[in-house]
Formats: sequence, structure tokens, C-alpha cells
Amino acid sequence: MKGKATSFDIAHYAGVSQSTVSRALRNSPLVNEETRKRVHDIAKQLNYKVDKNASNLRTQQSSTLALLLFEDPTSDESQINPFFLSMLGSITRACAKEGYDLLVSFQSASADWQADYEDSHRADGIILLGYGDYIDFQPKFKTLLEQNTKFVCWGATVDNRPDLTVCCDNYGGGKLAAGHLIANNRTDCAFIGDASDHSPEFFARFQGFKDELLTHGIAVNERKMANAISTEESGYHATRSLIANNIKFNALFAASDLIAIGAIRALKEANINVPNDVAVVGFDNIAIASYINPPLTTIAQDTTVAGQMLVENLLKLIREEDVQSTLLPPVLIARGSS
Amino acid sequence: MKGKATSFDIAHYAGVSQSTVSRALRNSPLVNEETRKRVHDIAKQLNYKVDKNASNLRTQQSSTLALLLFEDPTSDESQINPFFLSMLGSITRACAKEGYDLLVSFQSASADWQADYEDSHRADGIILLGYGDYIDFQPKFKTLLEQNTKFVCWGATVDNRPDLTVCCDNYGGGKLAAGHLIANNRTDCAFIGDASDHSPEFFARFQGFKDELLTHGIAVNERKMANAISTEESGYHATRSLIANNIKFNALFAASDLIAIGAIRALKEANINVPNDVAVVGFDNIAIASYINPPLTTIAQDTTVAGQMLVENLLKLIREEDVQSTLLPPVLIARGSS
DNA sequence: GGGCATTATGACACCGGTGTCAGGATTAGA
DNA sequence: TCTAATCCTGACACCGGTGTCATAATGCCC
Repeated sequence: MKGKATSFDIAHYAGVSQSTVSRALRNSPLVNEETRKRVHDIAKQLNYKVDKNASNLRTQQSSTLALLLFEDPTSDESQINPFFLSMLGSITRACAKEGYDLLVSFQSASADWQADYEDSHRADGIILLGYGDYIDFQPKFKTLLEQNTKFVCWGATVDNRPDLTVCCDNYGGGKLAAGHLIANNRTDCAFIGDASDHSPEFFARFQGFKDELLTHGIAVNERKMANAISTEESGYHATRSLIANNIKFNALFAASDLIAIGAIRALKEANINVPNDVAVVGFDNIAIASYINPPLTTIAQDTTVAGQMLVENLLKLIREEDVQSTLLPPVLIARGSS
Repeated sequence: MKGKATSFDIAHYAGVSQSTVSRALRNSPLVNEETRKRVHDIAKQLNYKVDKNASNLRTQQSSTLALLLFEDPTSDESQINPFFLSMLGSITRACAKEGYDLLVSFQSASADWQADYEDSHRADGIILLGYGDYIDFQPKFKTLLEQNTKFVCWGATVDNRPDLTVCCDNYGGGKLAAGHLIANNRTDCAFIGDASDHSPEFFARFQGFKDELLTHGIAVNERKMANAISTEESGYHATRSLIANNIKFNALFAASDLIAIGAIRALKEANINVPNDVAVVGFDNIAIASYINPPLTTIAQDTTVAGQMLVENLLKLIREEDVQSTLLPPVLIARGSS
């Protein structure tokens, strides 16, 4: 036998037609029990596997999802944001559980990204994952909607389509962080991250943080804020610039753990003790968080559930079922840094 | 226009046959310049994308690779070994560069793993990635070879087929680690990892380590070795058991960074100072390594090159070109832990 | 034993491309 | 003007399944 076996080969050995083989292998009740068994046996013997291309072509669906991962534009080639890697893991698992394959593709957020996995029938739907400048994405989202492409996003909200978004309750997470600092009498707070609406997740985290402080009568001083994207480097430099400008604070809320880790490095360098002089709270609960010194207090997002929800919601969209907008509850993980 | 456009739709609008459309879109020199341009324009206008299933079915290749990731059996659901995640990132990028898509699938090493991506024509070849009990894998490898499945492995050697393996020079890495410790006058060494041949990578690391010590007239005391799989937990417990048995040493070589991190935790708990009392060296150079306290000295594997080599070698196999066995040079990264 | 429902199977069109082959149109050369 | 070469295009089989329809075989009931 050269090449892979086809259903015709099985048909030949089983002495039935190819149609019957196809039905038998899919356990159609139309075929006789005995025939079905014979076909299955021969298939196993020949190591036959259904040709997915032929099958997908005929049925017009691929039982495959595509994951587009947008990188922080400045991030190092070999290092990917651990939070997204964790999501990647849970999404992969969720797909497997649902019997779907997963195509993974990295995309640079700035460049024109490709979302032709559905158009080319390679995938039934698309998951978009990444921190990014989502303002730039809206035209693309619009195109996808026009083409009736099935997709869901992590974090990013698509204009008028809240059902396409799964994300952590970033606003609530920001409130948690503020509440924790207040409870520890740290009310002179700095914020590192992007508080503009270009980065809706960071923006929401900051809003929650600010609002919670306000309910306690504390205002956030704008001078104690610095912009950073979600990398250690960026957090480090933003914090250094605050220190260099002689800005004082006794607490620091970072929009992500990577930023927090960079911030702690900058603080240590300036001989500012964490948590004694400055308490630091991050966001994401990436694996590294518990290993750094001091262990990082952070707002945890449950990536396992998040991945599941993304996949589940996408499958609902594909099946044209009703989809609810999804907000996941954040959890405070108090560690040594605060 | 309902549904996706097909080449027939374009043919209709362009007033040519579908064959010509197909040729034009693939820039065949057989079609007239002007016709080609017209076809391309219409295709763009209709947002036409070649149906990959039809195309793959006809050409009998998928321009897709499959990545099977074997997990440490005991590892936590949501946490994946960061070293492999880093590999995943570089493999994805390498695939993209070569114009291939990547299917990702997690497999549990113990269970019967599925490698039917090639049989079902979903992928042209398979990349196997993971620390695992490779002894168990040999029968599976044999089956894959018999079926002429194209595959490459990270780390694992397939009987009589060194060309199917890409890995770091683990033996050389072990020597580097030993050399570094010797240079720092730390010769009373413990080893945490699996020194059996069930785990060929760890085994090679240990052999290199042992041999380098031997060339300096130092023997490794078997009592100062403890088994561990590549998790923080496992490293922690293995180290604790050494301490509990009152084993003394002034250096510790861990077969992986995760093990090293667990070992450092155990040492700290026992009030053993790192690096003053015990110098610790890990292996992999995962991202966390530089953030822990003290920063971990480790043997770095270049995951970017590794991912590229895996993809390149697999593509050579697929194209039936000559493939060389590939050993990547390890590099010592000296940090605070030694 | 004729009529009819039930069961099991085969023939065949179809999914949307790709590759081969044949042939028409155009141009060059004699 | 006729032949040959070149260029371009269309018709068609094919990849390997799936789904529909037709039909043969069997069993049941009156």
C-alpha cells in the first residue's frame, strides 16, 4: 500500500461501496451492525484516517478555531507576555475539550493583520488576543462584521457589539487594588500604565482605581502617573522617570504585573524599599509574580475560565446561538509587596 | 452576494473561465497580463480568498505544521513550563516566516497521544515537544516511522534516526555548569533532576556535569542526588528531602530552572543562604530566572534558534531533502545565585 | 400472494479548487 | 498564402470525502 488509505480502499477490502464505508465510519444507524464492524476493523488495520480536507470541503466547516495573538510592538522577539501564554494554554485546552483544533498565529498589532482564516475556510472562527491600541482596530472589526466573520476578542470592545468581548472586570479589579491599599493606609498612590482610552483595559483598571480612592475622598494626583506599555522595561523606565522627577508616593498600582516587576526594579535601584516605603500592586497574576522579591501582590484574572469563555462564546456565535457579554470577576492576591 | 465568493463568481464577473481565474490568481505566466490584473481586482473587490480545503485536497498538502506539546504529567492545569512556551513562541514565528500555519495541541505524555494530524492531511508534518519519559515513546516513534510520517522531536532521540532530533548540547551544558562551579571553588555538588535514562535530556546534563567534575578529580556522591521532574514543586520537595537527610553540599546543579527555583525555596526555608552557603545553577534560562532572588545562574538554550531549526529540519524532511542531526550550543549565564 | 413499510446498500452529484490537454487566435517565417 | 510556433484560454477529470435519491431485499399483514 503506497500513500494513505482512502475510503475506496476500505470499500474494496470490505466488499461494499465507498458510500457505505463513509456511513459506517460515522456510525450512521443506516448501516448494518455487522458491516459497520467489518468496516471499522479494516479501517483500523489500514490506519485509515478521514481526510480532513475532503471532509471539510464537503461539509463547509473545519472544526478548527484560529487564535490571533497581538504582540506589544516593542516586545522582545523571544519573550511573549506570560499572561497571554497562559491564556494560550487555557484556550488550547478548551478547544481540545470541544473537539476543535487550534491554529495559532502571531500578529504584530501595528501592521495590517490578517484575519483570513475564516475566509479561506481554514477556521470556523477567530479569537483575538492581545493588549493593543484598539482604536486602530475598530475599522478592522467593522470589516470583519460586514463579512459576517465569527470572532471574539479578549479585552477589546467592538463598537455596539458587547457580546463579542470576553474580559476581566478591569474596573472592579482597579477598585480591589485601591481598596487593598487603603486598607493598608497607603493612600498616596502612583499609577503606572496607560490611562488613555487607547488601551481600554488599562483605562478601566485606572478608572476603578481612581473611583475607589475618590469614594474615600482621595484624589489621584496626575503628576504621579506615568505611561507604560505592558513590558518590564517600560515599567522600569516609567518608574525611574517618576523618581527622577522627585515625585513622592507610598503606594504604586501598576496596570500589569510586568510593569509592576519593572517598577520594583526601579524602586530597588533607587533604594526605595518595597513594601516598607512603597507598596506595589500589579495586575494579571502571572507565574513570575510569586517568585520575585518581594512576592508581588496582584489582581488575578482566571485564565482558565477566560480561555473557556472565549472558546464557548465563539462556538455559540458559530452555531448562531445567543451570546451574552462576559465579565469575569477579578481576585486580589495579597503577597509581600504590599 | 450570499456566502463566500468562489473562483466561479470571479470568472463570471471577469468574463473568463474558472480555470483562468485560478491561474491568474496564482500569477501563472500563462495568463495575459491584462486578464490577470482584471481577475485580481475583482477578487479583491469580492474579498475572495482561496478555499484552503479545496486547494489542499487537490494538491495533497496543507502548508500547515502540527505542534504536539507533552506536558509534565503532574503539572498544574493552567501553568505550562515556561521553557516550552518560549519554544512555542519561536516555533510559531518560524512557521510564519516559512509561510506555514501552526496547529497546536497539548497531549498528556502518559496517555496514548494522537499524531493523526498528518494522516488526516491536516498537517504536513509534526513537531514533538516536551520533557517526557521517552522510553515509552519509542514504540510510537516506530509506528510513525513505519507510516512514513514526517516528524521531528525536541530532545528525544528516535532509535537510529539522529536526524529527527533537534536539541541543545545538554552534555556540554552540564560541563559548563560544573566548570563554573569549579571555577568558584564549589566542588561539593548536589544534583537535582532525573539521572536515569528515562529522561535523556536530564541524563545528558548530569553526565556532562559528572564528567567535567571527574576531569578535575572530583566524584559525584550518589547520596547527594535526588530525583525530580521539571516543576518547581518537585524541585522543592527533592531538595527538602536532601536537607532532611542531613546531606551537606556547597553547590547545587538543577536539571532545569523550575527545579532550581524550587530548590532555592527549600534552601531558603532551611535558612541556607544562596549563594553564600550553596551556589545554585539551573538550566534553560526561562524568563523567571532573572527575576527571582537571588537571580538564577543558568545554562541558556537559545529557543529562537531551536524553534527555527525544528521547523527548518521538519520542512527538509517533508521536501525529502537531507537533514543533519542538530546540536545547539548552550551558554552559561552567570547571575547572583552562584 | 399482493401490497406496503422497513432496512441496507449503491450510484451519483457535489464541495471548490488544480493540473492536463486540446484548440483557437495571433504572429512569424518561408 | 500556407505552415509552424507562440500565446492564451476553456473544457474536463480529479482530489476524497458527504448527502440525496433510487432501488434491491426482507419482513409483515391482510
